[in-house]
Amino acid sequence: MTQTDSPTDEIRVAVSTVIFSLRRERAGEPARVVLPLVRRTRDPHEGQWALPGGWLNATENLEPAASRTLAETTGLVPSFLEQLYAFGDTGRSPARTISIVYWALVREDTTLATELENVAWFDAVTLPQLAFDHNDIVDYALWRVRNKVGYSRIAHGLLPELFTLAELREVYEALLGRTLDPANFRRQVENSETLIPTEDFRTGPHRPARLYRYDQDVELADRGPLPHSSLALR
Amino acid sequence: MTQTDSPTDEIRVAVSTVIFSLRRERAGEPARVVLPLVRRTRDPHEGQWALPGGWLNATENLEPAASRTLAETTGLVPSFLEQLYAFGDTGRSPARTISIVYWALVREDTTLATELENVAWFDAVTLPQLAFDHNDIVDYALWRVRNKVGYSRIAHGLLPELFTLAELREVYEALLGRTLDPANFRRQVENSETLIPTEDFRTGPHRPARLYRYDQDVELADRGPLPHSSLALR
DNA sequence: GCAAAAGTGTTATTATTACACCCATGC
DNA sequence: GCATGGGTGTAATAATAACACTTTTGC
Repeated sequence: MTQTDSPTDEIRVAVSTVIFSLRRERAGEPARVVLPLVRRTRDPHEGQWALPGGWLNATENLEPAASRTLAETTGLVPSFLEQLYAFGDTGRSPARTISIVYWALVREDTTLATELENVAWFDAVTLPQLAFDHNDIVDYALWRVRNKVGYSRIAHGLLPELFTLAELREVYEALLGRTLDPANFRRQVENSETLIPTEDFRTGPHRPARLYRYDQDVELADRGPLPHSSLALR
Repeated sequence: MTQTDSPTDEIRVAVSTVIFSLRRERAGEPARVVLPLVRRTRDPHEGQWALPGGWLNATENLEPAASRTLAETTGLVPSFLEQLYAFGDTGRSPARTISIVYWALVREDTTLATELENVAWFDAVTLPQLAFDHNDIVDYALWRVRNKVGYSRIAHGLLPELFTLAELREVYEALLGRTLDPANFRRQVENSETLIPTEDFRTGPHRPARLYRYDQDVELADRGPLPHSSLALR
């Protein structure tokens, strides 16, 4: 008979994800940041909205677990996925739980699996009260994405393969919550050398706009923990 | 009789910490970044050096667990402690383990508990091969601290209460691994409005240098997940 | 006085910002 | 033509960087 320090409850490990996308009410209106939430059907905080997630399987890596649980609960496939933070304080939930939270982007055209009833999109900045500490987690994820859009190419995760500079700018404006000067924005991204101009144009009731694609060869200024190695810092 | 998805092994949760400090061989030499490592005395990677850490207790919050395990293994008390990343892929270790890794700073004058035999300081940039994926983790922590010193006040965690601008600059130089112009550095920190000049001076074989302290009222430009709330971003 | 580090001044370069203005299309 | 956004030019301002120079101490 073995004895451990914690004879009562085991520590359970969950994975959940803050998923951001953009939506616009009507064409011409500025896009807003939205995220899908799942209505809880069980005891702790039953009926409240919560981040999509699930339990980590014993043989499953963390990032695949995030992909799997967000697909199971929302039917979405993210274009970007990154770890946000590990929450694990006692008191977050009745049973001791470690939540490894990821954040993700999905492109504007994606939709929730239609058969899912307890899932809905919410405006990220005017959320109702969510289950657990999920309001704080969303706020932190919002801060992270706003910060990161300034030095990495995550806007890519919200755009189709080809896009105009105006469309790229609208992503920045939606995330940052303020308008940007089109002329200065153009020069900044042109100087960043991360975009490749194509010979295709988006037409409309105005001068055609050149379509761009992201340069796949450019190292993401981004940096996760394990894959990369060389440090720049000037 | 209950049945679960993972009948074989439970998922175990560990906490470990990358602890940075500064050391200089002799007075006058530039300081180097060093970190304490613990020699493993058990099966996986026995004999190799590894990050200090331990198992998470079922009733213990994450940050206190990091403080406790680093104190138990090294005797050190950090002046700064922040979560770095949660590592949890299968294959990191024979038994499935989630490692919540923190990173910490301790001031230059602190020493390891002398009775500990299997603990030693290592130069952070010329490490030997460590147990598990700990080399990668240290590299990531180094990247984080170098990045963060540029926009937050973590240098504080490596300095005593009062310090000269030259001492502050030496912290930056050690972390960034390059020299900084004293004149421009002075203006930058003066304009940042985070330092309070005192009327005390550090004497030596040269003009006395004014001692400064950090302004406690200034919000850390820093941002952890839960405590804060308002977003600046200009 | 001399060495050494503290501290100030000056200028060039670059990045940011604001905004005027021309361009090319659909209607 | 006219409206609409695409795209260029320009000038003011601010941040960065390089480096000369002065100040104040111990010896």
